Amino acid sequence: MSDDHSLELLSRFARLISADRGDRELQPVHWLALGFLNRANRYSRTPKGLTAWLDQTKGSVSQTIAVLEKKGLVSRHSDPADKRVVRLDLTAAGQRMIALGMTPVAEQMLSYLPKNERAQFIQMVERMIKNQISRMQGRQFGLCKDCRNFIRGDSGNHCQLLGVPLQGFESEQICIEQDAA
Amino acid sequence: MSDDHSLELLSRFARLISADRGDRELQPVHWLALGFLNRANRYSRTPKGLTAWLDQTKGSVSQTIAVLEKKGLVSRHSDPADKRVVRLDLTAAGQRMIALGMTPVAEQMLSYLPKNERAQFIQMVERMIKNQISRMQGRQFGLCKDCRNFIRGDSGNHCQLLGVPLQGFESEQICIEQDAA
DNA sequence: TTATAAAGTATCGACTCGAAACTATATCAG
DNA sequence: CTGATATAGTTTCGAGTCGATACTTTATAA
Repeated sequence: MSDDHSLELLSRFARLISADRGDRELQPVHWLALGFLNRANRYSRTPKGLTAWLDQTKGSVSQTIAVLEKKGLVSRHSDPADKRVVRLDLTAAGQRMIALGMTPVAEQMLSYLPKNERAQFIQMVERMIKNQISRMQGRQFGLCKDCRNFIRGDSGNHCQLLGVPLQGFESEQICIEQDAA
Repeated sequence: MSDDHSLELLSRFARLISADRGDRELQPVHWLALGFLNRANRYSRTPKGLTAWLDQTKGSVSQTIAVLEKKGLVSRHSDPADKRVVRLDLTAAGQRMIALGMTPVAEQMLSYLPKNERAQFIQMVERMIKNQISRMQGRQFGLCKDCRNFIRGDSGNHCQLLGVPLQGFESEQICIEQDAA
């Protein structure tokens, strides 16, 4: 038991951010989901990917997606290659929603730090998340380009794991298969 | 709109911590409430204090307290001086619960940082929280001893705002009236 | 070909939370 | 001193999240 009040501060901090409902048209978890769908690559934009990212059961994720679909922010398409999997995409409305600014509190929080500290802060956050995920034996996540399976080529990059070519912007996206180099 | 994925990381970090149910006998908000009651001074341990700390409506707080009372973790006493206010205290069972370790994930998260970084991290968190609270026009909170109304005396300290003497340990407690020096 | 695994969906109950209405006590203005 | 207003808290209600469980469909392995 630590005797200082670090834990209280951290818990309160987390609550302030994660209870944020933005414009309250959307629930916190929906903003998280939209954020993920906005930054994840096509292989990760599935209910399974969201399940890992949100740390919810697949049943809950299914409901989350249903809400977003009903609101017209996300579209679902069955994958022709594997008919079990559902591919998710932000609709134009979903993209507009994201662009409006998704998580006011999180954004404001960071804005209170001077720029150099902000980078340092996020770096620490990232380290903690990764440690925690590996402790929970979950998926690591990471940017495509930082993956062991990312092969940079003269005529374009490709993913060795999935054996597919990658477009330029894709190397900056989040991948749930990522295996840190 | 920031183009990096700081916001996703921060949101996810916050969610990991604040969705933590510990041993799942208690809800996240209950751990937060217990933590507050464990560290706040007697004048702050009221439904009102909790309302500010948890950033909930008073109605919700009332329910939160009811749950904790039913579980025998918190006791309620009407204040004789002002019969509108209810004083809250952790019961022995509540203290035991806290001592068992309240927020595994938050604790683990911090443990992934080397000691010196940890202090720095918490300092940044504190700065962000305070800025955010003042933006939301909420109460600032802070340690009793860091308050403008804290008067250190030879025969003991006292609070100028409330006009009461303070015991030694009280100067280290959280106060919702705190006015940073 | 059959068994098992994987990806999702549907349903149910427990729980949180905010809004609104309400009670009781305190304070303030004249 | 009295009526108006403010403050602290409770109650009730409805909307919504979420996990557990059972289920369906499609892939893969034996």
